[in-house]
Amino acid sequence: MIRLGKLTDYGVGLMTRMAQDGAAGLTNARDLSGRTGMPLPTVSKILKLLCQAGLLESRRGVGGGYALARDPRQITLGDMVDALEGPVALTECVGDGDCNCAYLADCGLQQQWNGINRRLQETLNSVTLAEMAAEAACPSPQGKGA
Amino acid sequence: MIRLGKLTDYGVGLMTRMAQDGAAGLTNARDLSGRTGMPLPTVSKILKLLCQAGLLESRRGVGGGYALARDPRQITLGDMVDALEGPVALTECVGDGDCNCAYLADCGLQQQWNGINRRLQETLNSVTLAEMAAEAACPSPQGKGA
DNA sequence: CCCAAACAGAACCAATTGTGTACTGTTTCA
DNA sequence: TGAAACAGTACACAATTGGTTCTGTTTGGG
Repeated sequence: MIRLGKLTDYGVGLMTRMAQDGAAGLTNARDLSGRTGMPLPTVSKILKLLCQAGLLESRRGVGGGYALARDPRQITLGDMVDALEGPVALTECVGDGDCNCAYLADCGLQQQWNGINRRLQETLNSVTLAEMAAEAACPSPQGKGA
Repeated sequence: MIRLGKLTDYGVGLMTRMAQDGAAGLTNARDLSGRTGMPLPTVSKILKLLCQAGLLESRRGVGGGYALARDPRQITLGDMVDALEGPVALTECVGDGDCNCAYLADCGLQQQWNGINRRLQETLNSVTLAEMAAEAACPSPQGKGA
């Protein structure tokens, strides 16, 4: 099915929301939880991961919260997926120098998988958070349906 | 992590092997199991799925087996992934006209997800089984390592 | 000085999914 | 008629993921 995890989906939604609010705004997890309907612990978990990846900056203590660490134009979908799912790796072959497939030892497909994997990464990196947020703000000039 | 299922990985390996054997060859599951080391039931399962998707043709009874249904140049990686994993759908938003996200109702990201999803599909469809098999045959002119 | 707000981190449980196996048909040929 | 081989279903086990809870740690205010 090649599906992203739900946390990733949610995370992108949260980031988009933050980008729309304005990059400078400091938002806390509870506020985002209230606005989106997601459970607070889940929001916390996601924001924490994004922060560890350097996409968000946090401020602790009373009045603290999270803010985008960079301009939305400098944050790509690939960055977010990477932060929430780990590095893209379509198969076990990808990445290392060795093909550790359980069967079909030395399957010979490593090069191809690596190439496909890289193209996938490029696709994800070519979309910025700013673009996501901008288009999301005006979904469709002719209505959201067809 | 964005990883393909193992069955998909195996399936592509099996198809590649069959393509290298020559498109006309009729191979049975037991033979492929023996040559690759995969358990027979697993091989059977994979071949069946590929057959149902129309990528392989089967012949039952004594002397039966599987053969590629089309020329390897007419079979894409996208076809195989589709057969073994179902349609590519990065998020729940993808595909339908409605955004059924649990939270962030009407997240507004549907268009973007659909676009990214399509580009991913195009990437997978741009690689043919013939290419996979050809390059796999001569892994690397300068040795497989670095 | 103490308390509350808010992030940080770890551990944990439940549920879903994926993997692999087994069993029972059904078709074909000798 | 029997054996070879695919077809279909069902199932058990394992791994991953999703989501929660609890316990720190930092910060600001009364």
